[in-house]
Amino acid sequence: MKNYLEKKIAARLEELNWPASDLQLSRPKKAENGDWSTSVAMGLARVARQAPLKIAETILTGIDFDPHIVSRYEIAPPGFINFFQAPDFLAHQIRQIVDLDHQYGRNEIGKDLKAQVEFVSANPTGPLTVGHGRQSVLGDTLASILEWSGYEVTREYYFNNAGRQMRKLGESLRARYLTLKGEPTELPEDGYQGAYLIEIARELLVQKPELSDTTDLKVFKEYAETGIFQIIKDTLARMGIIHDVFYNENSLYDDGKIEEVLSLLRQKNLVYEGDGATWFKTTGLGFDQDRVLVKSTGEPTYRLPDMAYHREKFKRGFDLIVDVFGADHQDTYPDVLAALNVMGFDTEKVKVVIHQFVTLMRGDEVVKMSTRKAEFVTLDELLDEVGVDVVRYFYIMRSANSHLNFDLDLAKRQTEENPVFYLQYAHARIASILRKAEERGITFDETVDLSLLVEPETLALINEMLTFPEMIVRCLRTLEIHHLPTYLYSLATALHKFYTEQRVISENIPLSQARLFLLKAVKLTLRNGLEVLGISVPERM
RNA sequence: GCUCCGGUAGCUCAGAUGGAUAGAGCAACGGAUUUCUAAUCCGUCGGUCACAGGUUCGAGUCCUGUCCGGAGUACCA
Repeated sequence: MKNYLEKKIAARLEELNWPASDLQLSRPKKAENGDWSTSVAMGLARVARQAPLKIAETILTGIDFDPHIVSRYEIAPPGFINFFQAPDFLAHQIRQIVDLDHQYGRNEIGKDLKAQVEFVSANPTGPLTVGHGRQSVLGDTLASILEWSGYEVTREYYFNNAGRQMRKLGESLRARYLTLKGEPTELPEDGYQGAYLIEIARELLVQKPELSDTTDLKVFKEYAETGIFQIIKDTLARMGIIHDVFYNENSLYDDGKIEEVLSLLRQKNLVYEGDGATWFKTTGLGFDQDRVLVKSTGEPTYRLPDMAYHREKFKRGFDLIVDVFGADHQDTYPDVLAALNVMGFDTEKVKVVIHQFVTLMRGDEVVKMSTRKAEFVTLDELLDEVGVDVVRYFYIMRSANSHLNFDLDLAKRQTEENPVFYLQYAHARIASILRKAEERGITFDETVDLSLLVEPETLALINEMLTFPEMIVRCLRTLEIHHLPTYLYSLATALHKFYTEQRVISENIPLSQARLFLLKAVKLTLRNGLEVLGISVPERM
C-alpha cells in the first residue's frame, strides 16, 4: 500500500514538475485520518507558491487509484492527504500473512551479506553479573533482527586472557588451592575474592593434587579460565544465547597480527616512541591527544589488540560489523576506528551500539557491584528469581541509550502484572479460542469471507498486525531493538480489546470463520515477534 | 575544561524520516465477567515535553546557549 501510493504520487509530481524529495507517507495516529497520510502538499507550498489545499487537489485530480487498494481519499486542512485502504486489500494481506507463516516479518535487506555481532566479551574472571545481562540480551536480539533481515550472522565473544587481570586470577586460584591443601595462603592484593574460585580450587585439588606454590602460574591461570568460562557459557545457554565464535586475544600475538598493525601504522608515520612507550599519533587524525599503544613495560594496551582484532573482522569478509559495548567503552573505539580507516578499511561497515548502565536496585537501595570483591548479583541468581522470559524482556524493553533501573524487588514481585505475561497471554488466549473452535467443529480455510471484518476494533487489530514487518526493518535500520517489544505490546493490546468487544465463536458461522482466520494470523505474528525476542510462546497459561 | 548519553504525567518509560488533540504501564479512584481464559477491558485523575532563544506554514523532535543527572577523559579493559 505504502509503495503503491508513493509510486503513484511521485509519478504525478514528476508530471507536474514538482520535486518529490519530501514525499513521505506515514500512518496517522488517529484512525479517522486514514490508513496512510502524506503532508507533501504542505511541503510544496513554497516551491509551487500556492495554498497547500489547492496543491493537494491538483495532485489528486491527476491520479487514478485502484479501488481494490484505495477505497477513498480526502484532503484535510491544513493540507494533509489521507488514504483509506480498501477492504479487499486488507483481506488480501491477511491471507498473505497466513501463507507466509514463519516467514512473516522477514525481509531480504541483508540477503547474501555476512554480519558479525560482537557482544558480552567479558573477560573470564568471574560469573556474569546483572550488568552483563543487558549486553547479552541486546546483542543476541540484534543478531536475531539481522537474521530476520536475511543476513548470515556470526555471534562472537572476544576475550582477553593475556593481561594483568588474568594473572591476578591465576594467583587468586593458587592461593585458594594451597589453602584447601592445608597451606594457608593469603589472596594477593586486588585478588578475586569470589566463592566460585574456591569451588574451582576444590575441583583442581581433586584432579591435580600435586601442585605447589612453585608450580607455573600458567597452570592455575588456564584452569581458572576454563572453569569460569564454563560458568559463563552455562549462564548464556540458560538464556538461549550461543556464540558461534569465542575469539581469543592471545591468538593475535601468536599469529603476529599485533606486530602487523604496528608496522602498518608505522608506515603511515603515525607511531613514535616516547617516555619508554610506543605512541599512536592520534593528534594527527584530529583527536585531542595521543594514545599509548605499547606500555613502557612492553605490554600493549587494549587498543592495539582491538585494532588487530577488527582488522581480522574485515579480512574475514563481513559486510556489517556490530560491536555492542557498555557506556564505559565509549571512548575506546574512535581511535580504533581511526586506525582501521588509516589501514584502508571502510569503517562505515562498523556499527557501534553503546548501551548505558544498569543500576541495580533493591527497593530504594542502589546495589554497588565489584567483580573483584564479589559484591554482585549474578545473572544466574537473577534468572533463578524471575525466569528467562522476564529477564530477556526487561533488558531490552528500554532504549539502550537510557539508563536502566533494575529493581530486584520489583522484578521478583512482577510475576503477575508483567508486560511479558501480557504478551504471552495474548498468544495463549488465541490458542484457547482456536482449541475451542476445533471442539465445536468449526472449520475454516483461506476461502473464508474476510469482508465481514469491519468493526473499528477489528480493523485496528488488522492494521497493527500489518506493521510487524515495518518494525523489523526499523529495528534493523536504527539498531534500536526496543521498538519491537513496544510494538508487540501494542499488538497485544489491540488483540485484548478486540477480544473484549467482539465474540469470535458465535452462531454466525461465516463471521466466526472470518474472525478465526484473523486470529490465526495474529497468533503467528505474536509468535514470530516473541521468537525474535527469544521469549517462549505458550499455548496455554 | 572537553567528549558521549539522558532530562516528557507522582514513579518507570515510549514518542523513526519535523505534522493533525503529546502516549503507555505502574500508582490512586470508579466501573465491566449468566458469554471463546478477568494474567483482560473501560473510565476518571494526572503535562511549563529541564530552561531560554532560533530555524518555518508547523518543533517533544532540527540549530545555538544555559542548568541538572550519568558515563568517559589512563602506560586498566
